[in-house]
Amino acid sequence: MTGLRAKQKADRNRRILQAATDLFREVGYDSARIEDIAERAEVSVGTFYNYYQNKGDILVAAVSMEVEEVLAAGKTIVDSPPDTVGEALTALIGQYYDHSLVYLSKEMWRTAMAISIQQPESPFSRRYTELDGRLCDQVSTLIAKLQLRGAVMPGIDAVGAGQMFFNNLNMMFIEFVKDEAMTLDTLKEIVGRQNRPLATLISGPKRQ
Amino acid sequence: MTGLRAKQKADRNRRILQAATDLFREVGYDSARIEDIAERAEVSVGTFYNYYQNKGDILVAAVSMEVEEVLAAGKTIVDSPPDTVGEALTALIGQYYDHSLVYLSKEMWRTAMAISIQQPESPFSRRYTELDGRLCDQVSTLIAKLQLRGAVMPGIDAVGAGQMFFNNLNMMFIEFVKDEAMTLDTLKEIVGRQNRPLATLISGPKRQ
DNA sequence: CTTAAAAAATGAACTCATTCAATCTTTTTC
DNA sequence: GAAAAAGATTGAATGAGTTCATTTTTTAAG
Repeated sequence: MTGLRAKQKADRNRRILQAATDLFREVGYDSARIEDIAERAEVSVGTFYNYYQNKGDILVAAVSMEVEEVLAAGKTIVDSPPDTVGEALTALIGQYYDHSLVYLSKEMWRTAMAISIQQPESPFSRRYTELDGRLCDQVSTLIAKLQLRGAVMPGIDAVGAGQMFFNNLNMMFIEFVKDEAMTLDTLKEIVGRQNRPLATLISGPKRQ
Repeated sequence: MTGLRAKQKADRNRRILQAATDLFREVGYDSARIEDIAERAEVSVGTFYNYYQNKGDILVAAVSMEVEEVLAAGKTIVDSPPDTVGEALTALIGQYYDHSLVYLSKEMWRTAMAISIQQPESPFSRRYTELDGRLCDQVSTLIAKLQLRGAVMPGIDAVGAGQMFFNNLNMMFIEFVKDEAMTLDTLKEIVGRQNRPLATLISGPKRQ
């Protein structure tokens, strides 16, 4: 009743995910063969496909874990943000970017993004999109919070502005992972410049 | 001397690109096999690979042609834009979006975008990125032009603001092609709302 | 015109992601 | 506790993209 079967299933699932994540980090996504992942997880190739629809799904699963952590880290900033829009955005976005390469390589990000675009109906792609939505909401929430505090002019559409900030930081993150040579500092600098007009203007005339 | 060889090469290249574009439209990207493309172009599979590094490259080549047309269409608007920032942006972005599905399906866009992210070093991916850059410049140019006219406040960073508008419209276009159910009208509506805060604020106090 | 060198075309062979019919394991039924 | 049903595992087979040694075609040299 307790489920030997359920236990085995959870265990296999964990082993497969761990094996895949390790291999991706070690040899990169493309060079990691399903056969190798299966062997390391001590299951057959067929079993791999009982747990994940395809090779990409398991990468997006790894990305999901990472984004969950980013969201948690972002929450601490949204809960008690700096006083100005510029500082608050810099803090939140910096948090996002700094966390992005802890577990995943640029190559893994590229692949995950590519999959989420190419197969939008797959379960894990839906999940990726959902996580993106939560990140976007977090930015909007930050703007709305600053608006309540008076750091953002009343009458501004906090949601629309937040979405714009998010879409911008997200698009620039794509540029970042596409360019192996680009550093995190460069990325932050560019996004900072792009955000400045909107960040300054929604703050109103009081503060610069 | 004139080059029988060069002539044949150009001819084969044209045939391959045409065959691929036709097939993609007829049966979709995934179902179009290299063997079929090669057969229709009257070359061998190996020859296909002498002209294009992989299956994705040829799709990005097709997309490139499309974007060139979009750029040309956008130029007419940038050359003589409407008076206000809001109207000008709506016109330019509407032009972009309306043109996007004339030759390419959402599926083809998804695949092309996925490739350009996943294999950023391939020649045609570089080309795609370059075209994106030119589109971005076009938006910045529009803002700069309006600024000269006095429709945008002096002191605003036209390039930064333009990049933000572009990144936003580009990101939302990705959302659009990911969702088969989303219509062009819905897309325009959402982007309009997102752009409004920045568009209104950079216009200055004179006009709303 | 002949021959050597360079460039390009070719398609069979290879790699890997993915599938599926057969087999094995766990759970349920009586 | 034996037998049937349900649920999972398995790995050989499949199929499509890609490679590469060989052959063919074009150009350059003598």
